[in-house]
Amino acid sequence: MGGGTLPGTAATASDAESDRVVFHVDMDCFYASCERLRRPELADEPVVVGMGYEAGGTIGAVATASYEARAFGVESAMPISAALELLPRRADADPDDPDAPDPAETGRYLPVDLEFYKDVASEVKAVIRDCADTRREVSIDEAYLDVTDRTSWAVAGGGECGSDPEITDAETADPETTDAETADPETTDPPPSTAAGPADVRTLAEGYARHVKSRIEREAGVPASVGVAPNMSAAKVASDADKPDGLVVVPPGTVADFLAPLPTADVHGVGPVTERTLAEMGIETAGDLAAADPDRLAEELGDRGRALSRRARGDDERAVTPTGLPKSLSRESSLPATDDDETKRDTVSALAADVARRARERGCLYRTIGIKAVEPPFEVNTRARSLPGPVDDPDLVEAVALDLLDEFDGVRVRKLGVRVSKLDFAEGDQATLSGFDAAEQTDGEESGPSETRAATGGDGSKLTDWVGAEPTIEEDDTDDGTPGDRPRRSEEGQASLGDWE
DNA sequence: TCTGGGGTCCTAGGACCC
DNA sequence: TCTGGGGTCCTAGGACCC
Repeated sequence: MGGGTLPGTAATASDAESDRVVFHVDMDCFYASCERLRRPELADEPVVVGMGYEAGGTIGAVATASYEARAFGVESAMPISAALELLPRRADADPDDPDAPDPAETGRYLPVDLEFYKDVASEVKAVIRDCADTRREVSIDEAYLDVTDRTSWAVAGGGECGSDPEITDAETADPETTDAETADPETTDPPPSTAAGPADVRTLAEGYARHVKSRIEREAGVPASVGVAPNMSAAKVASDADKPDGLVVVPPGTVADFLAPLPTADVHGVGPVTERTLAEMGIETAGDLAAADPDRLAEELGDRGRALSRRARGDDERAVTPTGLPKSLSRESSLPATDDDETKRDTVSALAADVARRARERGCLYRTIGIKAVEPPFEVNTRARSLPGPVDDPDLVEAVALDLLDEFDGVRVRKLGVRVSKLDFAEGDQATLSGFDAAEQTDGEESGPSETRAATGGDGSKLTDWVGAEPTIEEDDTDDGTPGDRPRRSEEGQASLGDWE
C-alpha cells in the first residue's frame, strides 16, 4: 500500500488494490456467552445451549457449544443425545455413585432463550452502529462493517503512509475508550500485530478493530472475534481464523496469500457438496481454487464457480449494504415420524397460524403460500401455490397449506413446514401510524380489506375456487392491511435489521 | 449421529405470450 | 401446420449460511 491511492484511481482496480476497510464482527459462541453473562458461575464451564431442548431431556440439537464443550467434541447442530454421550450432563454427576461421570468431564445444558439473546444482541448492535455508518447485520451474532471512512490501512504511529490526522483522531478521540488501544503505542507495548502481512506493521485499521472489539466486550459483556480485510469475504474468513477472541488483519495485497493455504471449505460459499466436487477436481485449498481455470470451474459449478474463484483470489467487490426486508417467512417443526393425517393436519394448522401471525405483526402481505414435508430419512418435498394478489389472511394460509398437504396423505413425514413468500410490505400507507399496536389485534377484526374472502366465503367449497376468483384483491390491499408497526424502512433505505428488538 | 429451524440465492423445466 | 426465438412467471429442488 504505497502512499495510499488517489481518489478515483482505485475504483476499477480489482482485488488487492481496493483500499476499503471491512470488518467482520462475529460473536464467539454467542448463546453460550449470553448465558454466562447472566450466570457468571458458568464462566469456565463447558456450556451447551440446545434448541428444542428441555432441562433434563435428551431431544433437540446443539445450537451453540462453548469452547470448553467443543473440546469434548460437541459441535453445533449435533443432536443433544449425541452431545450427552461425549459430554455428560453435570446433574448426572453424582459423587456417591461410582458409575456416574466425573464432574470434571461434564457440562451444563441449557435451553435456548432467544429473547434474552436478542437483548444482548441489541447492545452489541448499539456499539456497532456507533462505530460504523455502513454495516450489514447478517444474523443475531454477526455483522459486516465498512469503516473506510473512519480509519484506513495507514500504518499506525505516523509511519510511512499513515499521515492522515483525521484518521488518527477517529481512532483515539473516543472519550470512553480508556484502555490500551488508545494509549500511545510507543508506551504501551502494543499487542503483537495479528496482521497477515508484515507482522510488525500495525495499521490504523487494526487499532480501530481493537477498539470496536473491546467496546463490545465492555458494553455488551460478551466476547467477539473480528476480521479486518479489504473486502467482505476475506474479512469473514479472517474473523474465523483465530476464534475465540480473535483479531486477524489481512491488509490489501495480502488477501490471496492469506487464503491460499486454507481448505476450500473455509471459503464462504463452499459447503460440503462443493467441497467434494472441488476435491474431485484436485482442488483442496483456496490457493488451488484461485489457480484453477475459471472456465473449468464454471463447467462444474456454474456461475458460482467463477464467483468462488474470484473470492479465493481475494477479489470481492461486493459493497457492504444493509440487510433488506425479508423475502419469506416460515415455520417448521419436527415430529416423531408419522403417517397419521390428523396429526399432520393439526401440525400444519398450527404452523400456518404462526406464520400468518408473524406476517401480520410485521405488516407484510404475501402472495405465495407453501408447505414443506420431509419424509424420512431426509427427503424434502416442497409445494407452493401463488395467489392472484397479495393478502393478509390467516384462514387462507391454513386452507391452502392444508390443501397442499393433501398430496401427502398417508405419507410418513418427520418434519412439516409452512412458508409465505412473495412478500409485500405495502409501503403505501406510512400514514397509518394508528396501526401501531396491530400486533395485539390478532383476534377479532381483521384490520383491513386485505382479508380475502375467498376461502371463508361461507360456502363449503374451501379453496377450490379461490384461484382466479378474487381478482379484486389487488385493488383492495393497497389502502390498508399493513398494521404499520414493523417495516421500518426509513431508517436507512431499508431497515438495517427489521428483525429484532 | 440419522440432522433444528430460520433464512437466501440459484437453476431448471414448463406454461404462456408475443 | 411440426416449428422460431425471446421474455416472464411459476414451481420444485438444491446448496449454502448461521
